[in-house]
Amino acid sequence: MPELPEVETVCRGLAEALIGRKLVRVIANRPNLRFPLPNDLGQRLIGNSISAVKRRAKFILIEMRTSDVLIAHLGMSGRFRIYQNTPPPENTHDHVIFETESGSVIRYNDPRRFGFFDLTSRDDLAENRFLSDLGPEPLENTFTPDVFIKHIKSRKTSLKAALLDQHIVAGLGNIYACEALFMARLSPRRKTHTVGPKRATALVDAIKTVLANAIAQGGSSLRDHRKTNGELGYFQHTLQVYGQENKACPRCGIGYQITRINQSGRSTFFCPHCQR
DNA sequence: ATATATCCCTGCGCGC
DNA sequence: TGCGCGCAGGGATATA
Repeated sequence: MPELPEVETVCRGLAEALIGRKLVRVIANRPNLRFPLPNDLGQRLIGNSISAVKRRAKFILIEMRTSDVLIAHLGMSGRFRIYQNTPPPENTHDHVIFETESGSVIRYNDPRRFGFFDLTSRDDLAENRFLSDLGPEPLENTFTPDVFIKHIKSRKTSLKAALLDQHIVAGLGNIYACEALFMARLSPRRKTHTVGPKRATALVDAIKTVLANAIAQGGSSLRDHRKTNGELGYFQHTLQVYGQENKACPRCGIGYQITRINQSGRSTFFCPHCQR
């Protein structure tokens, strides 16, 4: 599932294929994904060149020379695939097709259609409804233990829920939230108001480390996507708790099992022995 | 105001 | 072998 590291990896791939290139073809194969596709997509993008590809949380920002900005979100199952030469026949879930003057074909594929596109301008980016209320970028210096504590101290919720709340810190999903809590030895059930400077520092450090490691490995989901036979990607071997139900805790060893619980409708994996 | 539930959607793995 | 079911979880929206 695409979380921040996967989105970052996708952005880097898109940047390589798109920056400085002019779009000669933009086709929407259906009127909507999660939301209606912008109806002036082709009109505003065709003949326009890409000047930058950026990421904000799990959002991909494709900036055009005209100051138009295409915002893309992968949702749960969205993928961008780039073909330099003759692309294979289109898949039923190839919903949006881009083609550059240099002949690259970029397809947005999304079986579950939880992803979406939005079109705005650089001037309006900060006020965009998807971006305006996002919390700090976890890998930037603006995300500190002090900032984190300030956001969570008055909340009456669990640490796990706080990490998934994009207003508090933007970009974590279920996998990396579980992994960061494990690394910081903190229980996902711990109430946020019980977190002081020491625990906040451990957690903020863990979040940064987990995300940076995942990015360094090219993310986990993208590697999965490359393997069309369904074989799991490299990051699978790096996961300490996510999906490891009933396995021995990597820290506590035999006799201490990774437990799966449900928090606000989502699975949480953790070790009740070393995560307090 | 914040916390929780519901919804969107398809593919996959499981049990019978 | 196949069918139905539950699960996967991004984020907006509705409800408590």
